[in-house]
Amino acid sequence: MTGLQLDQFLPYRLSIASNRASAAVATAYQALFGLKIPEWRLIAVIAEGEGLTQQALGARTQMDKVTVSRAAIALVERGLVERRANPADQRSHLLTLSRAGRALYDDVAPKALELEARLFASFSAREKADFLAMLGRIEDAAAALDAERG
Amino acid sequence: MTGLQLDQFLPYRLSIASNRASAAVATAYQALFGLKIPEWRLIAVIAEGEGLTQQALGARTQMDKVTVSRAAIALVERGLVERRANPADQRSHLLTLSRAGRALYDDVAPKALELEARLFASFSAREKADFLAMLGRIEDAAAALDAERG
DNA sequence: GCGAACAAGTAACAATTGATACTATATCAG
DNA sequence: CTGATATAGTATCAATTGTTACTTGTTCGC
Repeated sequence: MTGLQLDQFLPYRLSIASNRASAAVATAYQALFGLKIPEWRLIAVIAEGEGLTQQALGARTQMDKVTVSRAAIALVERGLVERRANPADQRSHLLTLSRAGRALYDDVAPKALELEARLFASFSAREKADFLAMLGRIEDAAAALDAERG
Repeated sequence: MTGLQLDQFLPYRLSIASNRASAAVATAYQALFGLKIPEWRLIAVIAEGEGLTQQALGARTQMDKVTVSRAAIALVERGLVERRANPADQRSHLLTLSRAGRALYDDVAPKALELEARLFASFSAREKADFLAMLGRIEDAAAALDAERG
């Protein structure tokens, strides 16, 4: 008896909860709008600040540049996002929402908030804020572990 | 302005935190013991209750039976886990830790707890308990959403 | 200006994970 | 019993995501 019970083990439980929540969210976006999570994230960030490069989007969404690239290509192909030349740098482009993309965003955003509300229905505002703060602390600690490499 | 800020959006933040924590944990197990997460989970559960079927292990670890199968095969090949016939059912086998598997577990468990301690170093015991409980509520809510299918 | 080092983005590849199909054994109705 | 249905486990296949390599354009020392 070592005191290690898997379902008391926080990294394990964090993973389970996150996987289930992600699956629920991903299924909903896919069914309602045909969007994958990376695509939805790009739309959300572009909607907040138009004219970003993929590089900036990657930093903002914490996604790999490859993932951003794939999502951007899919969104451009669907006509939801447009690319303009970046006058400051010919290697990159500035991404903006098309009219259709903006319309989709206006549909998606409320649904996203509703989904969040249902996942966290039992949480008070205070608990939600605490939970967010705790997640931030975990992110920081994990980054510190990464940084030290062992 | 819709009130949807990505980094205030709980499912997103949950996913980021979980991914980072999982990456840190997975890297450590791989480097220290050559174990992947599913393999480590099986060892942990078998150590607590010897003589389980893969079916039982799947239920206990929340992993797909395919994932369990792969992990079990890898562990048997490495000589960490042994299969005995199940007298009650010829289709399944009972998995137990070999001497080497037990020895490895005795090494891994303290490291796992240490890793958890570092990820949650800034958490009080009270906060950890609250956090665990919140994760449980999220799991339940996600399962409920799944169940209703929309 | 010119060549070396560097950054944006994409493509080609590899690793992980889940979904489906299959095999062997069990169970159960009649 | 015997055939229909279900379950344990594995193999095969598809989808997702990260890694590495490459192309094009930029920057900077000289």
